[in-house]
Amino acid sequence: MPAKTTQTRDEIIRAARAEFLARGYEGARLQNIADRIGVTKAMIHYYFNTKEGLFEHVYRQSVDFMFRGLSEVLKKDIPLFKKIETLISACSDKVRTNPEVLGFILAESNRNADWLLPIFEEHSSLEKTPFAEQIEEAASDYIITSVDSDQLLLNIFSLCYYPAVALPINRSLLDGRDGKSAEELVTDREGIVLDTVLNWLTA
Amino acid sequence: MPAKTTQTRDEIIRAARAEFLARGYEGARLQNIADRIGVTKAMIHYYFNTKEGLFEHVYRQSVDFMFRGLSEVLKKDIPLFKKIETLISACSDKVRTNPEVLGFILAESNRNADWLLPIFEEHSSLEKTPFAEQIEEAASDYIITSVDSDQLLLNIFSLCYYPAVALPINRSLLDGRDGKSAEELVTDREGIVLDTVLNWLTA
DNA sequence: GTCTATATTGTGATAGAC
DNA sequence: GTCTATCACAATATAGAC
Repeated sequence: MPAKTTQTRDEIIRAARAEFLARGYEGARLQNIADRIGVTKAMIHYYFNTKEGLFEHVYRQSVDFMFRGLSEVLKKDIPLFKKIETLISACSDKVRTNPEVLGFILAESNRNADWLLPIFEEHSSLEKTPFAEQIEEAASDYIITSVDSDQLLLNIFSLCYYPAVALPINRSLLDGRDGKSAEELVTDREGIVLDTVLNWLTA
Repeated sequence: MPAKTTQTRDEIIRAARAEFLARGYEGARLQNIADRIGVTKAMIHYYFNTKEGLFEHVYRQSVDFMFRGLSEVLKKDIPLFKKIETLISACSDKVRTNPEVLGFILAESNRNADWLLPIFEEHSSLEKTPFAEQIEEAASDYIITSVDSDQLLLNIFSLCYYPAVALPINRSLLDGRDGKSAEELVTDREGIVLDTVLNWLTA
């Protein structure tokens, strides 16, 4: 495609992402998206026929971004503790660089729109088996205590992701005038998460 | 108020909660709420003047439910480990009995509706100081390692709350045909959360 | 490819009978 | 207190000129 052709389309996508992430599918307005980049609504229908079509594009990008690379980490041929560290680092990076994406995905997943589930599944497969085997092996070698690998993953995701997802409510809940802000709490968490997870495994 | 008077009103609230929790403020339809209990939209406007008014009622209830009692636990005069156990138990109970409420609150908080923040703050204050002092004391007595009490709270909330909030996406991510379902993973987590947190403190 | 103008449908809200 | 009928408007979508 020629450069000029894709420019407006790309701008629409960028603007749509901002609007959808901020207000969700139902709350987003095509007029707002058009206004953000100074074109008319008609342009949106020209490039993407429907609101749903435009949303689907943004949603795909978001799910893809959120889970891209995680399976590769789980499959990697490296020592267990190193793998866990890499995984935590990858997850932390995602929410640090784009804190709003996961909240967007979760909000849209809670709303039961049947057409979203297939799209999600298409972009989000996690190949857990190699990791599960590695966990079992380490447990039988008494390197770690015996744990359910799904629960371990859930612990990691929880510790990495929740602070970002809950940022707006944590601003009210955890902000004291003396302590750090909710934002600051999130920034320096990677080490804490690693500590928490590893101490659990080696108890 | 006479019993008969409040009945329809209560039914509306119940139906509205179901609709709002499932679809969010923007996605909810007054028509659907009315249909759920076999009355007309006019009744909703009779009891609550606007959609916003009805929503506010449901939102208040939800925030109140989610944070009710937590400050009391943090202030309680009991040993630190017992207090942590009680807190985890309280948080776990909330998401076990009403798994959709927190996701609802988070989704609505991400959408930046300015009129929601004051309502949230009105119902959600956490009195952290007594807990923070208890943490510091235990650390200076070498009972636990020195940790930021906000980060400890964040760890607890993360481990208790994230699995519930992410339930819809975990159904796709963590369900293998061999292992437990995402729902089952959540059910038996209370012990794991306690273990994880305590091991971190006593590393 | 971009615009203006208009069609079409949804939905929140009101008026008024019973 | 509950209903029917209707308003008013907002938002998606389309038609057609340039």
